[in-house]
Amino acid sequence: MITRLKAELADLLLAAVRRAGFQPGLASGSLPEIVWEYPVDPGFGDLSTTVAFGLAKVLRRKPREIADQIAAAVEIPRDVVDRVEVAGAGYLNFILAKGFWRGVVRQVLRAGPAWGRADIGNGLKVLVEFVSANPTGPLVVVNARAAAVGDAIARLLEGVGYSAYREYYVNDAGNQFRNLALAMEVRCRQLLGEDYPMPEEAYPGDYVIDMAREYLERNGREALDAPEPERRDQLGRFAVERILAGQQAALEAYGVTFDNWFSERALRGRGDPEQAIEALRARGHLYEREGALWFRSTTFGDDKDRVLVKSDGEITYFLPDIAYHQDKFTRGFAHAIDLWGPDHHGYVARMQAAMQALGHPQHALRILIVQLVRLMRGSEQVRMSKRTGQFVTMDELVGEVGRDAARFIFLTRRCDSPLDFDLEMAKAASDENPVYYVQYAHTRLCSVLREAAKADFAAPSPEDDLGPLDLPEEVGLIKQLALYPELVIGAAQALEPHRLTAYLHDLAARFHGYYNRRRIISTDTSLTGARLALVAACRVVIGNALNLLGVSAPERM
RNA sequence: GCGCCCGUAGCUCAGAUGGAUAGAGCAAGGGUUUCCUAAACCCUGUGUCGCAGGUUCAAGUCCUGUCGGGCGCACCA
Repeated sequence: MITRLKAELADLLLAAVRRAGFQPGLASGSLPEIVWEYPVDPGFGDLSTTVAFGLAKVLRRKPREIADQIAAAVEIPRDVVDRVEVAGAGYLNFILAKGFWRGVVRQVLRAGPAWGRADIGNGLKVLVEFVSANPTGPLVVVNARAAAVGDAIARLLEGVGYSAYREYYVNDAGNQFRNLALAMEVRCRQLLGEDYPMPEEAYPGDYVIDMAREYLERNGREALDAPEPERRDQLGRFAVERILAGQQAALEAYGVTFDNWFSERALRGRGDPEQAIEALRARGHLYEREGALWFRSTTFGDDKDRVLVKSDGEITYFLPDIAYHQDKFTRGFAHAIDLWGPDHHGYVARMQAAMQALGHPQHALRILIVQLVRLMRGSEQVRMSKRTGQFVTMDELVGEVGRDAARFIFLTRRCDSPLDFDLEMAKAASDENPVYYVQYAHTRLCSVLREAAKADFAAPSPEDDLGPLDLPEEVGLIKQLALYPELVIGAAQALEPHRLTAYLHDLAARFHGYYNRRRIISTDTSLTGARLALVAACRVVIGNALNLLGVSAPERM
């Protein structure tokens, strides 16, 4: 509703500009664009614009004078705008009527869970691919971060009207797979007492031993006597299946469910990589050199051209990846969003080049880099090393700090910024913990409403008389609630869920302060009724926002 | 060497479209509970926004250069 108000006021301002006779002085008689901002200082009003500065430049007059003239000429809707002031060097500050803010409370109560929802997505299908860890071991801490971010982005997109689809790409083919299968075979043979050294490229983790044992128990040793390609294949598939089941269980315990686990093996089996080659060839983006087949990615801004088929006839990893991304679009997704680890940073340009080469718009594929997580215990870093097999798994992390804390903390930073995750803080049931700070605000809001019901106050409703809401801090709270829908849209467009955690913290802080200073339930029934409506509205927004992050909003703690 | 990202308070980081005095959390110290959950609140400080130029009425934000840190630069995955 504030968006509509801004548009309305912009029209009135432009009319004023015209009436004040500025238009003839403007190039081609065009009117300026009205840009609104929300002043931090309440003394500068509720909405502010700097049009006068822009006009000053073209008209070669002082911005202050221009602002004065516009202010004098503008016809303001009295029911919504209390007054317009010119301040500073030429700001036009609008002070909105209290009634406008009270109307926001009504709107929030009326909308409930729908407050902050939008339909800018028009139902377009968006595929969000995230986590996609190699099926060679359990998920680790950084995967938990990717899972939190990816799921929150999907939720955000759903919140603004896209149809989001969560997908996990399973690298069950290629070298990673071969190395896993190799490790399985070696472990099986070792378990059977054969003297078999562990090759360099095989996976050393202990969990492979467990899987090998299980495999032998089920299938017996004969399975190892099968001829080479089948033997490894069978071992590898067994291991992948087991590992994926474990990853899936970890993700579900974390509250993340994928719509699809996309198999690279299946993709290769269908011949998609070959089709990708044909598609690129048909568009003239391939050439042969020194026995290899190259993709001219430099056409689309990549540093150098890339090999798709090596001179020995083997395909590179890049090719099935192109085929996979192409498949996303042929499946009807309008947009694809990838979350990659920092080690894949260098692939961004070439993948985007490939999609452009296949005729997709430049922004059809968006790739985000999820930076690493440094686990801390207080001020000490928890050392991890893949080589020695010492790493903290996602299960361990979630088991130790809980899923709400983990998810929320992962969402407090932009995803391309490295994150220090302090286990002590994440576990603390105290004021150091940002998660509980916000959740506790929600709990408090619920608690107040419960108490009010006990004291026989009617449940808050949009029809309540909100006149008594007059305090600056009450208006401040309402303003925050009013901004929420715009915030959600901005966060969704920028794919930045961390804006929501920051917002939540701010809203929670305002409420905690209000709660401590003011009595909500009192003997003044009309005041109580109005404040309860505000409380109910705050609860709606905090609940909605937490929901968008995939963090629970407890009624009791 | 080339490309990308980052450099904001003691630490970890926010700062939407350039706008009015740059914000949180943590850490440190002090205070608040006859009353709706103290997992809360209130008070007390710090900043040449890496540096230097430039664009602009206005730059933490945009441009160029520079220094420092991270990452990427395979006919690997």
